[in-house]
Amino acid sequence: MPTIRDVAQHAGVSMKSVSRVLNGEAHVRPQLRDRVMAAVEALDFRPNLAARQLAGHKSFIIAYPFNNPSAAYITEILMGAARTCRDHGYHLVSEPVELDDQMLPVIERLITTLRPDGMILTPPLCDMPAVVEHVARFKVPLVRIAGGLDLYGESIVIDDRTISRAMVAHLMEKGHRRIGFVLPHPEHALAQRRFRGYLDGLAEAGIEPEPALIQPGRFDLESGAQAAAALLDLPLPPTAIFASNDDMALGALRVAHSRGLSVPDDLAIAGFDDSPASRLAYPALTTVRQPTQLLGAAAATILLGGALDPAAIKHELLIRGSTAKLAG
Amino acid sequence: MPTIRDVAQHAGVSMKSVSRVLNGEAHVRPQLRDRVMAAVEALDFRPNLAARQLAGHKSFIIAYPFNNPSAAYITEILMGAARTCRDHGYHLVSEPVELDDQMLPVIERLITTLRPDGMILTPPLCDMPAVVEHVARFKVPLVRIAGGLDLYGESIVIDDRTISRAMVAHLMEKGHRRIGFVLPHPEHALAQRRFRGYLDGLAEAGIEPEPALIQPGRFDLESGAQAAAALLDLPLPPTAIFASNDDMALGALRVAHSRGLSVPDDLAIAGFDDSPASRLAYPALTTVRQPTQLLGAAAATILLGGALDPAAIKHELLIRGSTAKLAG
DNA sequence: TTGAAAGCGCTAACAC
DNA sequence: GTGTTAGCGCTTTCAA
Repeated sequence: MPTIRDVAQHAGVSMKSVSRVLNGEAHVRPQLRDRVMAAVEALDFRPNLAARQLAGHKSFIIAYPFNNPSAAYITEILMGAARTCRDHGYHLVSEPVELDDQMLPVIERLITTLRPDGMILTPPLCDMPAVVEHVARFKVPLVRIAGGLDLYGESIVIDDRTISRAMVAHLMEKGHRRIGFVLPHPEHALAQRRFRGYLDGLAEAGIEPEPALIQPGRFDLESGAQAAAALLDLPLPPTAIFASNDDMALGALRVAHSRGLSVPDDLAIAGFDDSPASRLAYPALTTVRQPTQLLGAAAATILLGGALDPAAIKHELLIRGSTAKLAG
Repeated sequence: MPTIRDVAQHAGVSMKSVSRVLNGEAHVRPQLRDRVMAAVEALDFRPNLAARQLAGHKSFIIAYPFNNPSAAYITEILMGAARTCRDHGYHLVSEPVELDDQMLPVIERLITTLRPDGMILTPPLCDMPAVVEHVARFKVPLVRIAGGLDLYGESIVIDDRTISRAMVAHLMEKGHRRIGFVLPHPEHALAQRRFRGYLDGLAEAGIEPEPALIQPGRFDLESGAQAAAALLDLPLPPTAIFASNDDMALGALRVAHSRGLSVPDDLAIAGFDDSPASRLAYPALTTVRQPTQLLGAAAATILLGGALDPAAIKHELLIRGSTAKLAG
């Protein structure tokens, strides 16, 4: 493997000049630049990351420790962020983290051995004060995605509230007046936002929220099924159920199926997330698509010093079979 | 941040001794070892990866470039491999790769800048000769998971064939004699194995395979739905459909639902992979669980020079609602 | 079993 | 604008 020294000799310039060209520094005459590039090509030179890291006190690494809320979410974030990193000569190092007593040590090891130039955190890690403070202590630039706003680091927040309201409006359009809601896992920062959106939607139609129509959830199929069962057992059951994520909506769908209710004829069901399973279900679930890859890309962009267009980060309502019929 | 030099001074030994202790080299007197460790503790010393890489010509990095067949699969491999890496002081760097003209350059950049000590490849990348040969050219130790056997690198193969046969046997036990099969994507190395298992299962019961009952598939919901439609349109349709992955089985489930067929009463459906959606479907899909995390861990173990117990890598039949009824 | 010296391949700081 | 020098923090080699 050729080194910078070889390139410098081949081009008849100093090592520093080669370094300058390679790093795109200013004040380099085009002529010298060309000579260096020619030598780089000729020798098929590849800079050694380790040497750059050591000498330059930069790692060219963004770390993404994650705890697995959903495989689809993780990979989308990963892909968005990794691609952005790659375009800037950076690398993304992702590392699974358990929510046990090894959590902090693992993150600490990630920071102290890799010395990443930045870090991305998603729920639930991004909302755990112990984790965020740990990162803050090492002064690693941090971007938190979809978390609360009151901790160290930049936040990328998405407007769950507005889109939740839009979903309720969609159900209203379909003629639904009694809309059950399955709450998000209470420990997620987005819980408030999605619930508020539901209330907004009702308010917009001049409908009073009804406590019995609002059921707790924990983001898993089981809790969705339980909530749906409770809703359908009501003396006056809802004609539509809006679950605040897809897994819970699929739980509701399962209950409907097992009770012989036809979806969407007897009951409309809507979810949130556009999970792969929501597409594969029968009927396919009406849901909300989050621009997850974009979120990952945006996080990386921020860390790499780029500008971000917050307007680009928009939810999208995906109307599918599970809410395709008019109520009544 | 303290350096080895600081630790050496603090302990009153040479830098080399500290290095020896840290790397667990032999020929170190316990007494010296203890003194060094005490200094490490006292100073909260963390070795700098970049410096170790540069001086030691080792990167402590395993690379995992992947193309996204399924998010669940990717994250499981990732988690298994990353955890093993971590336990050995290594890091896993994963990188999404598109199947376009950037594919080879991206992989090359991954190799030449990171200089990984090993690489893991999963389908479809692990079966693409261009990719594997590229890796071979750089002499990066490679482990391929679930691929063919005729390329550079170690292979971790799993016995799809035996478990496919077991699935057919299960359906036979339920009284099914006409079992439709939806073939895997033909470009995957596992295609032959899963199909053979189906044939084995029939042969075991003394049943001749019937060409009309064997439909092509491409691993996506659409192709599964098409195959199921074709099977159900047969003059003598099957009473069970075994799709060679879950997405296609869910396509079959969708067709059954939309035709008003009850699953499993009118039609049994089985899949392969234990995807999240297979658990969330109604009825839940009978399927095959692959020990995906173990595969990732095994791949890392091999690269890190560990021994592997091939017997540990076993499929598991998951009997769920979609095949719960006796045929007839 | 331990230590001293040299150097991994690059960039920072400074001089010119 | 370009070159020179001196390291970055560790491991290797070789000597003791």
